[in-house]
Amino acid sequence: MVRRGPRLTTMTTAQAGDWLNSLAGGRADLERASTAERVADVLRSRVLEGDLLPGLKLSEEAIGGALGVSRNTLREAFRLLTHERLLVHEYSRGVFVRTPDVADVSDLYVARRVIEGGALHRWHEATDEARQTVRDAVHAGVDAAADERWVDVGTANIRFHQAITGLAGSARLDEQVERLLAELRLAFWVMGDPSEFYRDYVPMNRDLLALLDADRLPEAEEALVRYFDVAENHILSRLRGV
Amino acid sequence: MVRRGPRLTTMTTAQAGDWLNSLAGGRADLERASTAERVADVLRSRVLEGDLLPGLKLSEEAIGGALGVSRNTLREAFRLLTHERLLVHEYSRGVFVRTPDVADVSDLYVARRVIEGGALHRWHEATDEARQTVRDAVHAGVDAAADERWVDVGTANIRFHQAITGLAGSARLDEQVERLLAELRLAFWVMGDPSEFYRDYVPMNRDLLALLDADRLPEAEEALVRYFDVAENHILSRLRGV
DNA sequence: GCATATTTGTCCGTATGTATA
DNA sequence: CTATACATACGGACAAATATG
Repeated sequence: MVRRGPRLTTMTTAQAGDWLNSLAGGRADLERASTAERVADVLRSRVLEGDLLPGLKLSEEAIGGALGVSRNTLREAFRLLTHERLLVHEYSRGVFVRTPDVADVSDLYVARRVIEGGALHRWHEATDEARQTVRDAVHAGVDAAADERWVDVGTANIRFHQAITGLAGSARLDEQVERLLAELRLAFWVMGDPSEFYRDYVPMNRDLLALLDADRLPEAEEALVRYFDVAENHILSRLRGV
Repeated sequence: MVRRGPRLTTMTTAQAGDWLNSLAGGRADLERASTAERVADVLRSRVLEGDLLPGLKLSEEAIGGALGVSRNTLREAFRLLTHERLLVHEYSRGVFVRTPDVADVSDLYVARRVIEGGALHRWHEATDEARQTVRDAVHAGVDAAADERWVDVGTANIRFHQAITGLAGSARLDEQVERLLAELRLAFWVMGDPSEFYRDYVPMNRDLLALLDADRLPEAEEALVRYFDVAENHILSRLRGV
């Protein structure tokens, strides 16, 4: 229950622990995550933020040395992220940041259509809280777009789709969509700067919400289908074009 | 590319390798899976077949010794299965076969309603092949029920729901549903012998297929919803009752 | 409540196999 | 083809946490 003070086992171990604890943010004391999971958290952020671009090879020795953890621990972290499809593991060649291709993006959008569509279908069965979360995300996007804060627009768009998934009220579904969206962020880094990418979707989200609040669920579902068609084509054309 | 003859490194290593290769079936030469993945395959089967029941603690030393792999490799396998929610990892206490509770089962059924419902909704967009797979699964269940082969009835029911998911044509969705169904099998072992559990669902699946082939998709979707309600209550009552 | 035994968490060294320059 | 670099996997070590008597 502790893991509080510095563990004075050996120099290297103690230093590595401190360094990792600082990276884990302020929640170090509350975290019971293993070293491997904290390493995975660090690497996941680096990949999703675009610091580690698709195709990059992650050398066990280099990364392990930089993070001050042993290769065994690092391999556990690699395995976690490979399972999340953020890294690929080539036998005897090492691990690389995944490079999603056209087929991956199409598959991701099929999965999103099914899950988010199925979740939206439960709009009337959802809790008031879950419905309000959808509204909040849409409004956050509209406000951010008005101020041309494009990063926030992107964040709000992701929150919007997570909120739609949240209508179903299943933790597993939420997690699965989070994975799908994380994988999609990889595809964004393949095609370059995604800063203004989400701009066109703000009015679509707003219109979709208006349909929901007007109690026109079937039309809202059609609007969601249209959104996916537009977004998928948008990404695919840029993936193929560049 | 080889991994053919016995590796004469040390006695224990060579024996362990052979033992695991034999367990991998005849595909040993074609398989590029790591040792950890093969160990995970073995343990996954044991858990899903009910040889390792929920709540059981998996000792690193005991399992590692029995399978002839090192603790490090075994821990990688544990990590994989924990990610699949088949095992739980309690810090400094070890890994255990997961014991799904009532909340887990409810969550699983919400997720299944969304995903399978969303996939069924795409019946008309699916390929002929995917639709035929659904029909085949239903017929296999009907035949098995006629012969009172209850294990086969259960297998066919699972195949039926995987086939419905397959209508969407997304590999990611297929994998996610496979995970959900595997987790559900854990719940079955909590409540005891699942041999005749699926019997009542055979006519429901048959009726659902009849609606699909009669081009009455909305009614088929309602039938699927009813199936989930019945099945969830069936499991939950037995989970609570025992 | 305490002392001890067991088990886990983490790291390191090393032998072997594989891919690539 | 050889040499080099690196991944795979094992075994051992020790601290920390937990379980046991």
